[in-house]
Amino acid sequence: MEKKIKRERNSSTKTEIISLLNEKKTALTHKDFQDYFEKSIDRVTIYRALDRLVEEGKLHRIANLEGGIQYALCNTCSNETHIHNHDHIHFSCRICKKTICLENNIPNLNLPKDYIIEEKQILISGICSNCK
Amino acid sequence: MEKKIKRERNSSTKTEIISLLNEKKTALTHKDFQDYFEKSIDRVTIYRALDRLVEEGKLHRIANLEGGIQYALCNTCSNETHIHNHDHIHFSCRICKKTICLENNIPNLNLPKDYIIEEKQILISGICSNCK
DNA sequence: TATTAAACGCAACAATGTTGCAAATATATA
DNA sequence: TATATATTTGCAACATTGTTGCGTTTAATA
Repeated sequence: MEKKIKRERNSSTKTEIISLLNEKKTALTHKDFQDYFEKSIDRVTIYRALDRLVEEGKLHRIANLEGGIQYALCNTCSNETHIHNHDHIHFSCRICKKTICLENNIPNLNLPKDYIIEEKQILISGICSNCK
Repeated sequence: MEKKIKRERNSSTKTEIISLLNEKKTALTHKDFQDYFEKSIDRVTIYRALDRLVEEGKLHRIANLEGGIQYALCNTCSNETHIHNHDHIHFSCRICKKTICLENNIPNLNLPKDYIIEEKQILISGICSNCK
């Protein structure tokens, strides 16, 4: 399984995705993007652009308990290596459904020594300060 | 929004789901159950039985980054209140795709005071001791 | 054993995600 | 600036996953 080397390129879809995420300040699902871009960008194009942005280390994926994926900006990741190192915590509000990145770092979890740890995800759910 | 009171009942589907989980000792997806039960249990019946088992506090749901849900036995949850209190960590192996519950408790995360915390999920991914 | 409500299978539907291909576009370089 | 090349795009078709309605079967209880 050789890694296909692809030269990344600017595209209007990627630009629009990033600027929407900057504006909304929350993680968004594919459906959120689809609803927002309506007829202007094709469904398939959004899927592919999101995949590319994750590969390029510009977005990361957050799994939610509804069986969906949310996409959030990578601010703390290494863009050079394209390895996602998200040493922070996600919070998802049950009321407004918004998911945000908290700045808290992940504490030492004291995991078994015989496992190789590659990624840690922490998702806290509850009610955010706006919805209390 | 009134809670519909449903008297829970034994059923062969629920029994088979629980015993398969006990046997496999890993969390399983709907597709895993579907493949295993093949023609013997209907797809829809599996969906509904899994939902009921979660409601009854016998299973809990784990979100994975492929956008899927895995179901795992609740050993530490309160079966009386049906409130899921999973103060433990899930580990998902990138090679064998198995997800297990580690016994480690979740340490204090030092979260913002103005958020109401209802649930904490920690998913560690990497390589398990068998696949090294 | 009869009654009642939960669980079931089936069919149809809805939502979500994937693949192939021809056309359009961005970038490197001639 | 013009040309070559590979990426990105839209469309159509397909595949997978999840949901709803309904008549029948089954488990629990009187």
